Amino acid sequence: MGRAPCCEKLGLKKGPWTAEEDLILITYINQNGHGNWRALPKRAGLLRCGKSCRLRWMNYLRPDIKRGNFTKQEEETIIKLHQELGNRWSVIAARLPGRTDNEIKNVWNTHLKKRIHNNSQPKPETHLHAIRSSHFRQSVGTVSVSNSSQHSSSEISSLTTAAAGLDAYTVMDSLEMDESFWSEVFSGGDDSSATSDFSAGNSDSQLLQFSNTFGSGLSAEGDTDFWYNLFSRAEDLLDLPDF
DNA sequence: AATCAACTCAACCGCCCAGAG
DNA sequence: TCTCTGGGCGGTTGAGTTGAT
Repeated sequence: MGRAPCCEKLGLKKGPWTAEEDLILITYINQNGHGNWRALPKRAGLLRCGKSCRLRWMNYLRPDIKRGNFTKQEEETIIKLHQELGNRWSVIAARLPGRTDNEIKNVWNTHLKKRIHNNSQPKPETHLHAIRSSHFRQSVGTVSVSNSSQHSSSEISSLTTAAAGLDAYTVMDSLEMDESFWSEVFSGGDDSSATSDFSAGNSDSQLLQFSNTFGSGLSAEGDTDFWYNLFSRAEDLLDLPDF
């Protein structure tokens, strides 16, 4: 007997997540927790499969995710753990705080496997991530996080994503923000309004509030200023207590 | 400047497992 | 014990990006 699909496929959206969808998902989870993933999209007002929501949250939106380049130490850890455990990415990810199984899997498949296969040492600064990070610094300007102990996690490597809105979270995650930051993001500094019942019905105003808080709005055009403002604002919040 | 190939990584798919009834 | 359901995992895909020519 075939297994029933995880959710009703008809009418559900697929493909890349928009900034608005991200916002809806984050807001809902921050307010209610994820609970039942299958029921979450309906309750949150998202036209997505529960699995898709879970994946998006786990791999990208969770505040404790560390984004940016893998350090040499992390890469060595992955290689070592892979020798011991094989392709058990979730187990490996559990040993690398802030890294997701998907991310580790990608790094392994794109970099480490080849490196092992070629049995050669990586050349410093020839690493594609480093190249792209410097690309970003050149195009947007120097943006550094002084309290980051690991150089690679202070570098923003993925500002090339088509859906520009997604990278707000890249920036913010790299700053290891806590729930207080998210609360501020969603409330726009006014905690009287935004934490009330959130659904697709009022997501537009929430999104507007979100964008007004940080600058020029969530549009594909002129988003550099927006994300720069967002980044700057996030930097101001680094002193918040740990999540 | 245009084209093509290589690369990256977010997202999807399908299977497996554990727990509930 | 069996069936069903939801969560989680690993493999794979494909759109977007970058570098080479």
